[in-house]
Amino acid sequence: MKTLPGFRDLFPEDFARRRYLSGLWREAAGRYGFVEFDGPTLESSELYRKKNSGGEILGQLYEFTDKGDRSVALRPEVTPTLARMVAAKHREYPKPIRWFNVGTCFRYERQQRGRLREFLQFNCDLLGDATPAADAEVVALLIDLLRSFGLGSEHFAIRLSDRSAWHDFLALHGVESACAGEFLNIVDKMEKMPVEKTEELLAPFGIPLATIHQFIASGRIPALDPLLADLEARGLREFVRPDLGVVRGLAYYTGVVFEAFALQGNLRAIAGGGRYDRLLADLSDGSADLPAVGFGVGDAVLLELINEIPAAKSLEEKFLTSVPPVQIYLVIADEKQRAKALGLAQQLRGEGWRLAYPLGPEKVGKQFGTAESLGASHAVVIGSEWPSVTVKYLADRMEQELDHSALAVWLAESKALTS
RNA sequence: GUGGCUGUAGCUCAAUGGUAGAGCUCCGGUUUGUGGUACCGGCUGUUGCGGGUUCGAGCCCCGUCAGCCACCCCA
Repeated sequence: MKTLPGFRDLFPEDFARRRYLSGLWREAAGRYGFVEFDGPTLESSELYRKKNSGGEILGQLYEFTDKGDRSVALRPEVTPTLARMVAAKHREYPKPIRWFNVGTCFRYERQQRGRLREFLQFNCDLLGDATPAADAEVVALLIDLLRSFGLGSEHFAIRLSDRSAWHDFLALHGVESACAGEFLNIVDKMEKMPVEKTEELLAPFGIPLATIHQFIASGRIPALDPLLADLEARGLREFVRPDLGVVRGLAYYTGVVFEAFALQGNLRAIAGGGRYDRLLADLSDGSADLPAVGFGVGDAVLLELINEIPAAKSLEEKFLTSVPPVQIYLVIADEKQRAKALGLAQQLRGEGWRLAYPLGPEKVGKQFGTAESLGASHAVVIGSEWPSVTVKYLADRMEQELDHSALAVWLAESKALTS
């Protein structure tokens, strides 16, 4: 039996990496005053099918009928859930609302490197503020987050755009705003389509391709000026690049949109997000009307990226070795003292130490080897000298004999020293 | 969903169509109270799965599943 395609078993070493990721996610969110929430993994599929929600994501929905004959779907993202939750109780929270989530999401699509069917996503959303200051706060959080993994401006950049710039552009050329969605879809894919094909698709709009290229090349997105000024003030300007070519696939984005991408290698977008000022109103049939901006980061791409960038990898390595499975290993040198060792083990565990010992008779040399491989910093030898025991610092092989009653205090002090 | 490449031990990989191997890992040992090195020994395979061609298939052919890559799109 193997896992289903796109799903993963998380062995302890994999789970340790996950702990590293989610730990930094939570810390970054915390620094910006965001609080954690979660919602159901399974939702009524109506949540995603309702107008304005998904777009292309609908084709990747894990959808089925449950035993109560309800049409349900595993969440492909958490934004609709968040929107529903906030819409339901937003009066109980002061604005702006800063919420984040670390949760599993599912998308039925062909798996590839950095893209799975089940993945962990970090989602950050700021609701109740429609100003560029809110956009900046969220973008800054994303930059900070990526930097905390050891990534710098030489490793990633954030492409910034604004759908309103395109709406203005269309208005200027006399295109009805109702057609904007279709038009943006073409722009989104323009980079990868043959020129003739693009021209053919653009024909109905009466705007020459050259004009569009000129517009993108101009790089002028006046709507982004306040956001850029804000980021400049934070010293984060170098991480962002205005780029009208970014439009993004999700249908609910209304203004600023952005995506973080790796500068080296051929990985996909690391993170993506934008402003969705109408989603709450749409999902609540107008009962709640809050502007919102947010982004999501997936674990699969980030893990790949860390593997590729030495600086990020060594930072991760440092974390992984800093939390070894055990701190103290009891070496039972004399089986007659096993009962004493058990008592000592429980006492030290009671003090909060992560501790292990051999479950049966084993040669002392082997026990030291085990202590080493488990990452213990100390070995405590219990033998015929009892009530004296020997504590040994595995790192420098220094050891010291002391009475077992003094051990707890000695260890506590050594902990203070090392940390 | 489309196309290309790949599939051999837990991992990395060998094996002109002729009896499936190595390194690493893991486990045990090097005579019994001190450690990542060294030495010795041991375990593991329906060669992804199912058909076909052949005296004989890990190798050739077909199918299928899975993985990788490129599209599509996204985290």
